[in-house]
Amino acid sequence: MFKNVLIAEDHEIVSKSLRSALTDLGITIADKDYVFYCDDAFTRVQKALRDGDPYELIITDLSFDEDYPKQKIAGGRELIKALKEIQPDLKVLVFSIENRALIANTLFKELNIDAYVPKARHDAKDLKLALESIYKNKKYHSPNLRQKEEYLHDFTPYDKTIVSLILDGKTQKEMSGILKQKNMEPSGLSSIEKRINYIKTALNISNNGQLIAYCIANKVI
Amino acid sequence: MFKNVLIAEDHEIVSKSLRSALTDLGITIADKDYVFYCDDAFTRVQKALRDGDPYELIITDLSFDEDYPKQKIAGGRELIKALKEIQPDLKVLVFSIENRALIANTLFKELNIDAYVPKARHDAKDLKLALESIYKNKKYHSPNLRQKEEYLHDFTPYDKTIVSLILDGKTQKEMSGILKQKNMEPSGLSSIEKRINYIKTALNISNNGQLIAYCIANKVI
DNA sequence: TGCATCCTTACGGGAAACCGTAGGTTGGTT
DNA sequence: AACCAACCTACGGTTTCCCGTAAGGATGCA
Repeated sequence: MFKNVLIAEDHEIVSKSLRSALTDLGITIADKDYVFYCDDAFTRVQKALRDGDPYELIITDLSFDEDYPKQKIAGGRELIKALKEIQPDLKVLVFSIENRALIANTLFKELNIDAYVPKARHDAKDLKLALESIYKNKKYHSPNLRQKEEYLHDFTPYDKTIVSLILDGKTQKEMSGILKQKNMEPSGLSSIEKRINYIKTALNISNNGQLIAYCIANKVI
Repeated sequence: MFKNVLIAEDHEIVSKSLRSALTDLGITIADKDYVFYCDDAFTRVQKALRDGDPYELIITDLSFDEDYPKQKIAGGRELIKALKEIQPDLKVLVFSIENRALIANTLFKELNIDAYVPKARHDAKDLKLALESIYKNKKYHSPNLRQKEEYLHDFTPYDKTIVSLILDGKTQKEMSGILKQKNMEPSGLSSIEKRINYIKTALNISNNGQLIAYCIANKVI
């Protein structure tokens, strides 16, 4: 089983419980092996790497509460991205309250994580299975993820930009100018109109309010 | 210190940790004293009451994941309300990921809870303080609540109806008709226009998308 | 009763969004 | 070179939204 594991989790209660769960599995978690801030996690990994005793696995949450002094790395996503740059072979297990399959899949795809376990009713058992899987170099998708939701529309980066601009309170005409500035194509007012209309049709909704609600609910932005 | 405490928390990891934290404080948590479903919590309290050995305190989460078979009591709010009806003197400590002061205050006001502790960096210590406070019959507001946010605008039931209608994709003209049907005043198209505009000005935003985003972020609807 | 104030509503002009059409560009095929 | 398909964009008409003005109604007070 793993020897060097780091836990990045800002909720004390959860962190504590994770430690005892890992101890039960025969993994020793020293005081230096759990942190409450992303920045600390990064530092620890960096140091372990330099000391020639790198971590094999990090277990991390996705959302971290803000705190002062302001942290450089704000959340789990950014942390994983940063870690993969300095230690590409570091395994990553994400342990988060978020239980939408889509979110998890994105992480597997974009950040190449190794396991995703949602905090849920039987997460202790789930966690155990995940650890065993990734120890054998196998990815682990928790069965507790809410699979059903299917995307009616795949938001492209272009779409996301448009939605963000709506959120900024821009008019379509203003968007056209902004997209031209950014050299994003297409930037014609007409194209923007049509794209928004296309998305709404795909999602079967009729106004911007619903569009925003949908995007927020599905963490599109 | 408390003798009879019930824990309602659907995340196994958190539940486990809560138990050990309470044990550390000298509170015994038997297997019958923690549950993963609201319905079970209600049953336990009911039974304990009937057996003449009622609980003194319940520690409960707010949001519970859905599960099958479908539960009658869906969340912490409903649970607390139901419990207060059968045992008004039962003390309630809410332990939730939600850290907005406004949400907590509403619970103190409307459901007369005794303590609110957000899951956060130092929640173990926070929990301890809370338990000590309510044991002395004192309400406990966690200092970790995000206090700053002040409402720029208080959404009246009328406002909420309008926002809901926007979310339903209705036009303002349709809203006028619907409000007339519901006998809600004012129902004139002009009044609706002005109200929406007033809210937007108050929130310093310029389109419906932002309005919806604000309402979702602040759980107005 | 008369007057002031507040609220609701109707109306109208202008801006933005919606929607179809048609012209233009690009890139690939024959 | 001719053709075609896919895409972007400009344009115009309609609807919806935005916003100011003003008329009508209710209330309170002198």
